[in-house]
Amino acid sequence: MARAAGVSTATVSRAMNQPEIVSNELRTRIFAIVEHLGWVPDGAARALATRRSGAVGAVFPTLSHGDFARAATALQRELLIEDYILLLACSEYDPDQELRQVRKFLERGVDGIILVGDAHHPDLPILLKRQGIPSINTFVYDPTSPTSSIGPDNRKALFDLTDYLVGLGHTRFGVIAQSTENNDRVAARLAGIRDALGYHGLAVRPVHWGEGMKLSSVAEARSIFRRIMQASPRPTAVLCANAYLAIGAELEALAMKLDVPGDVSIVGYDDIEIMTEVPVPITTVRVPGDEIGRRVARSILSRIHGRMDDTVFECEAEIVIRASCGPPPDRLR
Amino acid sequence: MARAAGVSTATVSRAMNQPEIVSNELRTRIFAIVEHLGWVPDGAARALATRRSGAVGAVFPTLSHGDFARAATALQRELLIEDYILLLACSEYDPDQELRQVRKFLERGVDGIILVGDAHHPDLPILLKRQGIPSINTFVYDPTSPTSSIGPDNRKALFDLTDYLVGLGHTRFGVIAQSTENNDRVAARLAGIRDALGYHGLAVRPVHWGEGMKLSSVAEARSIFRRIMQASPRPTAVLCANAYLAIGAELEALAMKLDVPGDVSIVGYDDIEIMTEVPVPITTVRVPGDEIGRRVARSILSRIHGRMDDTVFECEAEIVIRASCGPPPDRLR
DNA sequence: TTGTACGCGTTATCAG
DNA sequence: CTGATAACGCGTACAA
Repeated sequence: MARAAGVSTATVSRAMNQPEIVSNELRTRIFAIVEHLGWVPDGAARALATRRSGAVGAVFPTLSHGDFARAATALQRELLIEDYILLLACSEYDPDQELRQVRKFLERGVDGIILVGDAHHPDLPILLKRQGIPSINTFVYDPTSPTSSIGPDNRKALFDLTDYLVGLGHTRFGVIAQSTENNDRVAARLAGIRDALGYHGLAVRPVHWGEGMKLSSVAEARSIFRRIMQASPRPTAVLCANAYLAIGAELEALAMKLDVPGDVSIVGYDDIEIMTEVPVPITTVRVPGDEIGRRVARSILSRIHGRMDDTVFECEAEIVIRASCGPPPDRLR
Repeated sequence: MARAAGVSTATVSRAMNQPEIVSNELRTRIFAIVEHLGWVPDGAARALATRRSGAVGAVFPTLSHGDFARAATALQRELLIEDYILLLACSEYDPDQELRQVRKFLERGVDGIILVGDAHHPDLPILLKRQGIPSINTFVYDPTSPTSSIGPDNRKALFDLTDYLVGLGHTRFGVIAQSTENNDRVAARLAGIRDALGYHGLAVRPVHWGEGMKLSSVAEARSIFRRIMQASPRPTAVLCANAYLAIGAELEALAMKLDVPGDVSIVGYDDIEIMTEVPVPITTVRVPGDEIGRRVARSILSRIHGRMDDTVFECEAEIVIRASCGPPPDRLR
């Protein structure tokens, strides 16, 4: 207790929070003593008195995913500037677990909640509403949702990407995607593909459609790619719902002695370093994870501070054209 | 206030924490009311009264790294079982930032601290000692350190791996490593290489040594690999201090039309999925990130609960032999 | 400018 | 088994 050392009690509080309103002499003395016995204010007591914890909670489906990791890092860094701390948890793509984690966060008295995606456990919005805690859905963009969201428009991104491939002359498309169960982002991407093809009177044949994996795995992508390419006729372009699936598709294509993009064009989603380092750099959609993290931090903070910041921000999802795409082989025959 | 609703105050506390010691009637009534107005206990108040926050803090150098992400996930999951929560922060390989983050955690009243590595800011151990907070160094194994540590023996792992290559007949070695600045794990790996070679009267020539990058980047590894292989004579085996560096080395080797392992053997550290999916699967050291996370959780919890668990656990760092290694070409000439 | 005294929501300690 | 009541450590009007 720094109080015992000095000769005050509330003054210490003032010295720590508003040093300027304390006399020079006392301030220096207090600081000296604080330094001397390594005193740190008790956050719990402060939270109790202030009614604010200075923490925001984020529940991500996973951390083993470059974009989420980057977003978490940026988020944490940005929160730290305003002396807020990040509580991080993983739902492992399970809505029940997500709900439990959020509940834990609320017990911990977080001042705000960050979620990924638009689809949550039905009780979750109710819970948040009742507690009056601000929340933001990230990695999605949905102006129609009552919750504020910050992220790319997944549907539009793949709509545009698909449209680009159609423009190159492709008519037969393959799709490799992880399971859309509890993953509205991937579902939106697939919808984008369907919509873009439908617009041109095209559709993905069932035999060219590979879906159902829970996680994104290079190995699974390889086997699915191989299966899809055994169909006859085979697709001339394969759309992959994330980066590792695209890597797997290309590696398998090369192993099958197929030329990329001569025999088959390949595109992915998410821009991680290896996308440019594989033998044929892969066309993909770049999602600015850092930017999402930063914007989310600012938005949640301003809402915590009472400013009605109903941000629904659409992050640029830039299509990065690389060597893995070209006109279909049919055109050359 | 559930109190106003029912007719008690401390009984609510008991009903929540030890339901069995409360009469059936009251218990059900209390639960009903709690459910009805969606009441959640205030963590700050509880922490203040209990003198325990129910949180442990972890400061990792980065999250964009498979092993750390996995360890964090396992750690968090395991802590949750005992109703503890994980506070996660990134130091970005900066000791000052690490110290600041730890300080923040202590203000937040964490019950334990998890760090990565053995080398920290000089003030850090003092701070922890003074606060009497249990801490664990992870991803390292050092029985001589006063702090308990859980992880692989980085030095031994690369000693053994190097020894294996020597056993295959190699005598000229290349090394590709990120900067060892503030990264004692990598430093230990390099020491392992030096020691193993020295044991056989060998050493890495300066021109075969590529070091200095801050982060592990596939692209940088490629350029360093290319430079190293331009030396004459060139190495017949290249040791990479992490997975992405090894990936880069192999991709560049293949781009240079070198045969792996015919012309050059390549080994890495860390076993991520792509290590088996590149054209030539890469020999590496498998670090069980999940296991580290789990063990760390258990150890820190038992120390928080007062059990003197001075764990210094050495995790198995298994050498996974794959196709990227073989005898040196000299042997065949 | 500084000190006093109360409240924040729980848990722990005693009586009853 | 249950109800008062005193901490827990800090912020904060209010008084000095």
